[in-house]
Amino acid sequence: MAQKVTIKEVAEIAGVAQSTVSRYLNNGYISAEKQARVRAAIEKTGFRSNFFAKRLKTKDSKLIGIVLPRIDSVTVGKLLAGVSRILEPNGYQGLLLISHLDSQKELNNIRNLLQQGVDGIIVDSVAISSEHIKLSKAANIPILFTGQKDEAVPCVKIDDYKAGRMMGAYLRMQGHKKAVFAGVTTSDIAVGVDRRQGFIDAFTENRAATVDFVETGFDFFSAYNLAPQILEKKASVIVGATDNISLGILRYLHERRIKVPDTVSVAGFGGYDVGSVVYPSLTTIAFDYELMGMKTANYLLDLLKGKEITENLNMPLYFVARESVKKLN
Amino acid sequence: MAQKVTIKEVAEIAGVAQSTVSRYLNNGYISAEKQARVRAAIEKTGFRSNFFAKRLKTKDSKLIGIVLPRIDSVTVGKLLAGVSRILEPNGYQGLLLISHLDSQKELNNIRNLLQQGVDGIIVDSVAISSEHIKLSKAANIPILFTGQKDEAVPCVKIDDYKAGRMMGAYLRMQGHKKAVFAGVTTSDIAVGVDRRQGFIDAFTENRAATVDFVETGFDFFSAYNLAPQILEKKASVIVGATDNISLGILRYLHERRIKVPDTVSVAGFGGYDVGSVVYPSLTTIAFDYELMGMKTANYLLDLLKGKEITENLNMPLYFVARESVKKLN
DNA sequence: CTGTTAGCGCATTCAG
DNA sequence: CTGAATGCGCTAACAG
Repeated sequence: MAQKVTIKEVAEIAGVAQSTVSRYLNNGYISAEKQARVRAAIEKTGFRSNFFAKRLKTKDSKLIGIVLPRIDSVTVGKLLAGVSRILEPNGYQGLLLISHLDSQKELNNIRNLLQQGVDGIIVDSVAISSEHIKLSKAANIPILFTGQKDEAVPCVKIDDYKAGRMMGAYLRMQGHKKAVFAGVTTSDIAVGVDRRQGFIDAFTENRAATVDFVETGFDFFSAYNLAPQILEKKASVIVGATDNISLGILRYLHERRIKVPDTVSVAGFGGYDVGSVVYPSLTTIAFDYELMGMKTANYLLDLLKGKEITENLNMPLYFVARESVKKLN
Repeated sequence: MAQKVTIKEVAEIAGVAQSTVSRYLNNGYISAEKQARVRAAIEKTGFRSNFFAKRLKTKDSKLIGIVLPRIDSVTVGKLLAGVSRILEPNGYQGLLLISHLDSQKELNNIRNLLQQGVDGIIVDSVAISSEHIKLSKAANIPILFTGQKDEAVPCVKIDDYKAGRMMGAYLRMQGHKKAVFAGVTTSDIAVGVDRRQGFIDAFTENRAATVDFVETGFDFFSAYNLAPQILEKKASVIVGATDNISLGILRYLHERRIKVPDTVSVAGFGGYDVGSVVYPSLTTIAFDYELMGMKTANYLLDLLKGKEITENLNMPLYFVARESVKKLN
């Protein structure tokens, strides 16, 4: 019972037909006189048009579905901030669904959104499966993916392989020859495969150098708990697949009084603000997630308008050298 | 054009009436035989009921409006995670609106949500004004506030005054007599007034002790930039109104090689994960924002059901003693 | 148990 | 420029 006054009552009070009120609401032609009467009636009653009735007619909902793997994460927060910064001034609202890093849930969330008649969907995906592609093809609204990439569907993503390479090349230049990559599941192609492979390729290219691997989760504590295993590898530098991972490791090292970067170097990916506060501050590859959110939203708007894609989908990468990596000779 | 097949077509294919299909969808009585025919027809057509048409009839939208001051913040993320953890299994979805720390926008967001026929609203408010209260009273759906408190409307909030007292009492016990509170605008009653006053009261009660005040923003850099002014006060301990503020100060001190806690102690409020990673690790009062989100959502569900409020609205406070505070004698 | 009949509140023909 | 009429897709009486 969210509504009380309808267009009908407004029409009665104003002494006009319903359709006239409707025209008033939708920029149709009305004489100045009736316009005034309708306006008065609307103000008097506090009328607000019924969202659902309106959408039942007009077909477009002005709603964008947003599917997120998790919500309590800095990166997702920034992404969302960027998306909403674009969506909002364009009159769209975001309908939020969380997949809890579960691909099946992600699929279900997309299906739900489809059913609800949203105008478009943004999926910060954990993995683009054939099922995802099928859904995307079958849908009659645009579905945009981010976080992962697949040629078969529209995507906005940072170049993880390149980011990995940047870090690999830097650590190599700093004289490191033995690294351990603390990363995530390979089912995450972007972070678990591409980013890591980029690192390995640049770090080992044409020389004797090794990269060990320890699989961690995405969160701080998972990395913290696996720190002993990571240390066992006795590398000169530990590379976390995300800053969170590196932070967890840093904490462990700090507690054990293991000096960073004197005893071991640490680096990460992401460029989280906190990386600058920790001691030592964290060397990392920074991504602009908010920009990515904005690009994603703009891309979707273009798709919605059936417009030529004007958005430049290139995502910048920033190398941030700080204190946590030592130069070896 | 998100929908194609309607209940009508399904009915035709199954050879039954529309209402029978509707009943099938809504747990009405149907003979096993027709049930099978309808099911077959639905599968064949890939029918999904039209969200808007359904809501136009049934009045409840299964949508909860969520108004947030900002989205790219750890605390808000955790809050949201808690909310969605409760809402989701109960079949509700979250419609997200961001106020950008602007009270007017917050009000507008609430009005929008009201118009859209959401079933309830959660507002993580920056300030509860008389306008907020008016809206809440006038609305025919529950509007729940969090972050701030006002007797006139339902709220879920941590006890900021008590949190302030906890910190005040602790620092007093540690022998500190001169503190500076680096806080936020007093228009934020919860953080800018209550939390601070609690601290002052407990810290100065029945003894000669002083608390200076420097107003900062909420973010890391604002505090960092104001650090010189804060240091001028020459207190033995600096208390940031939030961990973010304390972190900014810590960063400044670290850069100037000012030893914490030997030269000056630092403490904060919030219990952000990163507080444990910084060096020295930050003494703080931790709040469980995710729990708060869950309690808020549960409370709202109770309200929605017209049920007796079963939710215990008491929010726990955890004192976390770490390395950044020195014991004076 | 099932089909028929009314609307929900609005936008949109179609005549005037 | 404006009113009357129609139906979006669905649920909920209402009779049977």
